[in-house]
Amino acid sequence: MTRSVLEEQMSVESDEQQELCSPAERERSAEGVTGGGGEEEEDRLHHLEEDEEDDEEEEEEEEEEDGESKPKRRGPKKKKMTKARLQRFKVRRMKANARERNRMHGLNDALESLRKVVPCYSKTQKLSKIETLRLAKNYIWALSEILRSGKAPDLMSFVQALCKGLSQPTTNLVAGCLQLNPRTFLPEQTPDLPAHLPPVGASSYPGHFPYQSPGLTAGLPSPPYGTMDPSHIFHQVKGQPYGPLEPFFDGVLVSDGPAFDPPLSPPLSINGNFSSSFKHEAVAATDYDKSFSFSVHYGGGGAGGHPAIYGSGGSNPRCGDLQVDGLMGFDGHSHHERLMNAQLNAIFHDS
DNA sequence: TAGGCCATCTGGTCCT
DNA sequence: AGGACCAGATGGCCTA
Repeated sequence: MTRSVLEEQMSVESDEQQELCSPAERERSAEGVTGGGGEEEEDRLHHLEEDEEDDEEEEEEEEEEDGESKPKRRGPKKKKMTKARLQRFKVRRMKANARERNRMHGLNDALESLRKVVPCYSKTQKLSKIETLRLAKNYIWALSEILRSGKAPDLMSFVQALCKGLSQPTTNLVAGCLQLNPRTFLPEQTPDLPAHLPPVGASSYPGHFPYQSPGLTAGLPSPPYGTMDPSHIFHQVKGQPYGPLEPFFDGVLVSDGPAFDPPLSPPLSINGNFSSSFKHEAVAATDYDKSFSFSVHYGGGGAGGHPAIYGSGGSNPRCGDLQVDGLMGFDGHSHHERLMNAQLNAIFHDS
């Protein structure tokens, strides 16, 4: 049976399946795994199986005819696609398709679960699959690094770690959702000097985050969706203006919520550059600190900051009064927030 | 309109 | 034989 013939004969089935391609239909189809739309498919399968049994004799007759009319050939017997066999094939294919759909739905469910536990979750605008996986990987690494070092990270390092390898739009998104100005944690790109390289004479590099990822790729584009609830990372303690994380905000957060200049204009071009900055940082870091740990304080300038990455080395002029309260209110996940806060604050308070 | 993302179908391979 | 898993192909939807 050639593919073309098969395709022709299967076209009806394919068309029926394709009808489920609209999101609403898919929804119904997914629900139908345990009933509803699934019953129709079950019925069709049942009918096909009945037809198949009816054709059993016919099939045998056809095979006998084949044996008499044509000379025997060596090698594996290539069965002719009789009507019954075709029916069986269709049933098999439909079952396989259903299994495959369910399998993929399970995979997507797992991915959705993952979306809810990475620090960028929105019910309305989801991260793409690939970005979800990348962010999750970064998040795991960052948290494990905190555990390993036992020290609280500075915000920039943490965000950098989260954004590592993410596409530019997603990186911008993460920054925006954190109400960070990406320019404060992304390397400035100057034609003369690679922004990610330490300046001459810069010996200390306390805020580094030498994350190296195997198979690192330049960020792939992805739509700008999703939000990051900063409460995943920060927690304000009542009675303390900015909580125990105050140092982390220095020079990072944009002052006065509304002052946040959301659309990055022009959009940052960080592909490759951002990623490579980590590589270079990693190389540089190994020179003086084999075991990296987050620095507790980000000085925002001088030798204590990220002079190489963040350009001027001076404190961020935009850094003003911090309003943590203004950070709340994203499309966050309450349960997620609590978990995240518990995890991170345990770390931060202990450090 | 091009490109990204996605769901689905499909055939191949491996395993039970 | 049948199921799980995988990767390629395809077409739909959405956005810049």
